[in-house]
Amino acid sequence: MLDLKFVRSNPEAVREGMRKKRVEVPLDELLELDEKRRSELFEVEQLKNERNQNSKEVAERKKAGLDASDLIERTRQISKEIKERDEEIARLDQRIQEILLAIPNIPDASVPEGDDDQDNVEVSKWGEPTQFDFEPLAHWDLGVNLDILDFERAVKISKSRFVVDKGLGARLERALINFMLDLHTSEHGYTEVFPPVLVNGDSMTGTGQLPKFAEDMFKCEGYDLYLAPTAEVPVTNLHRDEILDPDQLPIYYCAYTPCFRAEAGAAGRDTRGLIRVHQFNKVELVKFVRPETSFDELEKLVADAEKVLQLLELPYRKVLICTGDMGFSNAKQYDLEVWMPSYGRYVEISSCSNFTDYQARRANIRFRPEPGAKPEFVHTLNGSGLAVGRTAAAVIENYQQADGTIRVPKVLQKYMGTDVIKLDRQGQLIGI
RNA sequence: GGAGGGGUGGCUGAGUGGUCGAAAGCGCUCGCCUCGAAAGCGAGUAGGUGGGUAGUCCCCGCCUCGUGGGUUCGAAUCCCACCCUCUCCGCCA
Repeated sequence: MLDLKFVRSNPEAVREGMRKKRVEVPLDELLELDEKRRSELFEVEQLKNERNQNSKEVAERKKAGLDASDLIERTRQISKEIKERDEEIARLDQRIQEILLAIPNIPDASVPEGDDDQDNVEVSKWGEPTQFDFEPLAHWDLGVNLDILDFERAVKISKSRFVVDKGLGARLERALINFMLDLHTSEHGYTEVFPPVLVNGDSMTGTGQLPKFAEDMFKCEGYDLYLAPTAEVPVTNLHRDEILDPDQLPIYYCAYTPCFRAEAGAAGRDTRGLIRVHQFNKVELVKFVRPETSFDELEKLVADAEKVLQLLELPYRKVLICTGDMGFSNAKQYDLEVWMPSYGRYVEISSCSNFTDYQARRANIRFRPEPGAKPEFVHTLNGSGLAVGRTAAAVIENYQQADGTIRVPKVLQKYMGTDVIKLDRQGQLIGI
């Protein structure tokens, strides 16, 4: 969330940020409530001071063997009033928090202003869209033909928007996960973590999913536990309510987890294939850094994610997301989009963001710049490195051959144990 | 799931109704000492928040001893609920 003190002293900057992000927030109400809360607080604190002084005097009188009953009676009344006014302040606090939690992060000045994805800016492009001298198939057809993806049975055991990976399809998924983790841990300096994927409400609030986006995720009935929509949630919350040692910074984590999304508002969109499913795998990159370095760290993080696509030799482009299209908690966001032949366009495969101190304030993650200095909020960043299901789809489609088989990218061959995915004459997968 | 013990500052740990945001030790910071270092000596060292101020220095107040309620003039201390943790028993991949 934003710093209330910042909002108080820079309301116009906040208003401008909200306008750029194309959201409406009750800023005037917030400022009014804040003003009211502070004056109430001042008054009740004076009463508390009086109560505390009186209590001390009671102790002194009793010690001296004097009567204190008049003072006790008076203080009893003060305590009663304190209780009532504390309740009023608690109500104000609650409403202030509610509004504050619903205010998104302010976009960085370097972010282009725009309404939606039409206004995003292509920053760079790697490779060219794959050319075929035959009619290419979509991954949902190729995968079913090769018996490596099974959508029908997934519907039976769960519902629509689920998939079963089978044979070399399952192995491709596992190969991609291992390849990505190996790359980020051994080449890019990330520490691997394997966190819980059931996370509590505090964690969801810490990274900004709650309270505003409750309908986007799955909740466990009867528990304060949610299926994490991304490893960003458990991994960022690793350091919730901590004061980090500055020598630790920057901290780089990468994590493979399954991710779960309700896709409530996406009915009818991307209904086929692996692009939009309720459960998918992802390797996530998360950073905790000193504030002054966070925008440089974002560039490095994006480069780390790009490296995956380059090594897989998949054509992609890098897009700077405009103010109206970026995420709720982000100050700056790049998306990587991979060429997807079935869509005839580039499709998002990674989203990399600098959250500045927005998540750190919500999750109370700080560091002490110098011994004895006041703690400051760190900056947090994260990005997909990459979404595994969509990567598998991109591999299947971009590496398909005229005979319906799929070449295996060079870097995956040692993980796959084969250089091609195909069926033998009996319709069995071969090459394992 | 059952029985019992316990959650105090960066760490260890004392504190069972008032003078306790909290002894002592460790750690850390600064100073003295030293050619330098160690040892020793001295001082300092929780977080949040409101106000004095335009201010991260300073001054005053308020809140916080797992969390939330309650009793009381007054709660780290007493009562209730919940969370976490340790030991034993049961169950279990």
